[in-house]
Amino acid sequence: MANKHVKEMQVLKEHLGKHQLKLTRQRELILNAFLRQEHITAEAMYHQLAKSDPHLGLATIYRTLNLFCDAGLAQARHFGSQTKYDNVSHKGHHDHLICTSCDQIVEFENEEIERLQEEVAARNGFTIKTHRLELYGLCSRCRH
Amino acid sequence: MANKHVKEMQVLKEHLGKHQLKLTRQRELILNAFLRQEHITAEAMYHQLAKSDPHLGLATIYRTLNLFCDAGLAQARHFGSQTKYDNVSHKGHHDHLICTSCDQIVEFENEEIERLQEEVAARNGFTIKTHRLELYGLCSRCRH
DNA sequence: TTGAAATTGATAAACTGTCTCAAAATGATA
DNA sequence: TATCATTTTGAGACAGTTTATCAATTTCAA
Repeated sequence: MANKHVKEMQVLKEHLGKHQLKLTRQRELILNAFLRQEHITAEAMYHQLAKSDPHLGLATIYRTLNLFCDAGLAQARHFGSQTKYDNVSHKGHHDHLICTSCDQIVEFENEEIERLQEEVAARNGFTIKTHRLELYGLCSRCRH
Repeated sequence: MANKHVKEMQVLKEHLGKHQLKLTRQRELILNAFLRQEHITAEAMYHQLAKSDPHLGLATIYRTLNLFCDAGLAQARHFGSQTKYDNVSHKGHHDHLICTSCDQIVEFENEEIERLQEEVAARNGFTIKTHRLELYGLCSRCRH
């Protein structure tokens, strides 16, 4: 299981190398747990890992998830009072439809939008690495 | 100045009437200040209003901005660790191109993307109120 | 193997936003 | 306009989430 996510581990190692950071047991452990999720909060991951590693600190989870964001493996999304960490590599990139009333989240992908984004970027001399698109509104149930 | 935003004040009064709420000096004051912004945090509004009204409580700002959300005048968006209250009556929405190297921000608008967003939302039964689109990458200068 | 540098775990602290409650303000009614 | 039930306010306490602190431990280059 530990060598299942070779590519992502490689990305992490490269990031660590570039920034004089070190590979630790915790970082490996958290990476593997994280890559099994689509998105998760630090708190949820803390409780999940507490079963196998009761002494893993919450602060370490936060630090490590933020590290993953720096390395481009995760993306933080602030919603309500919590932060969700999205697994960027797990699937293709997905954007979000968010109901501001019931907090329901629908994920979607739209090639045409992505293409237009590239176009806009190119027109401004930018090369896109990642993006974030969130549509806020009311789902069909809450509109009534 | 106080009678500049007649339409929005009317919306507020209707909401208050419907819910057995009262029109107060603070609610008028905060509404007028809010409508001058495109989006603002409760904290920022607190400091801004403190100059003219040193005894306006932060809790009152929060309560009132949330009231505006209920009335449909504002919309809360979680941004970073803070909540920004968007002025819904402002329409000129702009998106952002952000250089991850030099932090330069370029604003843009793209009608076609907006149209596709509506399409995606409709397909999922959503009615969009606002959205956020951020493209992260390297600007032409930083790419070299 | 050694040792400088980074990391960890535990917890304190910071931050944002909500709750509490006595005092004040509102507005419907007389 | 005076009355008064109801709502609102201000100030601070409080709660939930995330970051900072720091001594002890771990990593990894030499």
